[in-house]
This record gives sequence, C-alpha cells and structure tokens, in this order.
Amino acid sequence: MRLLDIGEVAEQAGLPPSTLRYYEELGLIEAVGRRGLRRQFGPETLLQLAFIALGRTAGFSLGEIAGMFGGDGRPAPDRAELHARADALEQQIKRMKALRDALRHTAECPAPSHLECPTFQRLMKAATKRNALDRRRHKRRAAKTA
Amino acid sequence: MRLLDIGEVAEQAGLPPSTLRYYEELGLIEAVGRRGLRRQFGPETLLQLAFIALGRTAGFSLGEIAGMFGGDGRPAPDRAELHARADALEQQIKRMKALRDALRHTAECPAPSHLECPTFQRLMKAATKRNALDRRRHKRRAAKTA
DNA sequence: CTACGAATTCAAGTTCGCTTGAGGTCAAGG
DNA sequence: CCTTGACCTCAAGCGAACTTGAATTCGTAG
Repeated sequence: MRLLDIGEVAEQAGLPPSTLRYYEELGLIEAVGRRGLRRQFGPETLLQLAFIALGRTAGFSLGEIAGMFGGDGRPAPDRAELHARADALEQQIKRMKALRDALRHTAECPAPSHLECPTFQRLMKAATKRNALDRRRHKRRAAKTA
Repeated sequence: MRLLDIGEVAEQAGLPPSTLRYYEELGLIEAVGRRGLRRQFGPETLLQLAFIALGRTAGFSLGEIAGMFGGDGRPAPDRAELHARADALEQQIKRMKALRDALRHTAECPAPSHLECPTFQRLMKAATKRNALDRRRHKRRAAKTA
C-alpha cells in the first residue's frame, strides 16, 4: 500500500493541493499519517475525491457530500436519505435532458428568439414542473408565508 | 398581453424579487417598461426564468446562461457553442446516472465503508473518466503546465 | 552538509450568487 | 386627501468554496 504525498494526490485527482487541505479541514478526506510534516494519503483517497467531484457536479454541497460518507466520526449515511438523494438526482437528470434537447433545438431553430419557438416553450414547460422542489439543494428558499 | 409586477413574476417563478432585480442588473431578464417606478414584465420573462433555473441546476453560471440567449444586445448564441454545451450536458448526465446508481447501491450494500465495495469502485471509475474536462464549467482550472 | 524544492500553517482575500437594510417614491383605496 | 403597502435604489453584507501569501520546516540529492 503505497502512500502518496499531497502533490501526487493532487496531480492524479486534477486538483490543487490547497483544495485537498481544505477538504481535509472539512473532514471530507483524511491523511493516514505524516512523514515529518507532510501528509501521507492512502489510495482510497482518490476514490473519495472522485466521489466528491461527482457530487459537486451534481450540485451537492460539500456538507451534503460529507453526510454521504459513513466514514470516521460521521453519523452513518441513512438509507432513506441516500435513496432520497438518488431520487432528486433522477429528477435533475430529467431536467438536464430537457435542457440538452432545448439547446440542441435552438442551435437549429430558425426562430429569431427561442422564446418564441413553440418547441422550446414545450421543453421548458416539461422541465419546469416540480422544479422548485429540488432547487433548495442549491439555495434554501425563504418560507414566503405571505 | 398582461404585464406583471415584479411581485407576481416572483411568485410565479418561485423566486424573491431581489433575485429578479439582480438578474435584470446582469442583463438576464428585462422589464418591458415601468409604471411609475415599478418594473413591468411580459409573460415571456417567466419562460426565461425557467430556462435560467434549468441552466443553474445544470451547473452553468449566470454568465454562461446569458450567453445562450440571443436576446437584445447579446452577441447571438452560436450553434457550435450550443452544441458543445449540449455535449457537455450529455457527459454530465452520464456522470449523474453513475452517481445515482452509486448512491442506490451504497444504500443497500452491506460493506462497512463503500470505499471498499467493488461495485462502488467500478461506478466511480466509470464516472471519473473525462471528468476534469467538464469541471472547468464550475471552476476555471489553473493551467498546471508543471 | 548544505541547498533546494516541496510541504507546512494561518490569516486574509476572491468570486459567485444573492440578501438585507436604510431611506425614499408612488398608485390606489377609504 | 391621506395612508398604506408594494415597489424603488444603492451600498453593504453573507455563505460557500476555494486561493494566495508570508513565514517556516523538512527530506533528499549533490
């Protein structure tokens, strides 16, 4: 089991060392030990980083991602929550497909502004259903109990 | 063609008025006029907001989203770029499916830490391919010409 | 042994996407 | 006419996710 310097991990993960230190500070990753001052990482760290990267591109916050690891001191990821996350992802995948189609369509559509294009409108409407629900992942919505 | 006060748009879009003003400031949306001081929005604004919301959940920045509108002063969205965006989305959708599967799997998997689970590892590896490419959407990566 | 380069800490700075607050305006209803 | 409430502007503040810089400590190659 080869241990890795922060620089090697950084290179392999395609991230700057500063990010790795930051993640460690947040408890997302952990060095197995030190050689002198230098952190030594095990190979599993690369897997964790892959997972983190994935979670990030899916729009999860670092805090949420931390909650998906059962790792060290963490309170263990509960099944229901994991499934809920997966369901949310499912929704998001659908919306992204709609966006992808909308983009492809407008690339070809002759309408001056795609806002006027009925196809575009249809795609937006399809995707907009139950949209607000998932946006709270990105930003806590105010209660708006007007 | 009914015009809408900012409050009505806000309510229908599920966003606070402050956000709408902010978007207007950035040129993402535009009021058709004013009544007194009050902005008046046309119904097409709702469509634009739906598009913006969609783009945001897909991880695009407001600036990038602005570039996808051919709208007013905007330099017109070029087809190649739109297709490129769609391709990037395609990739991201694949990764999100992998993440979804990984989450579902770990919800059921008996392994103490999913880092040790071969199924999890496989899913991560599958998703990690060509990952870095798309991350620049979220964060301009340093050149790293070491 | 010494110099070099790679790591280290810690505090402060940056960007993005909004929100908040203070202080002011205006249109419509009673 | 006057109050009320929704809107206005502008500047400042905020949280998330990092980055940067200064001052220091190592391990290894020459």
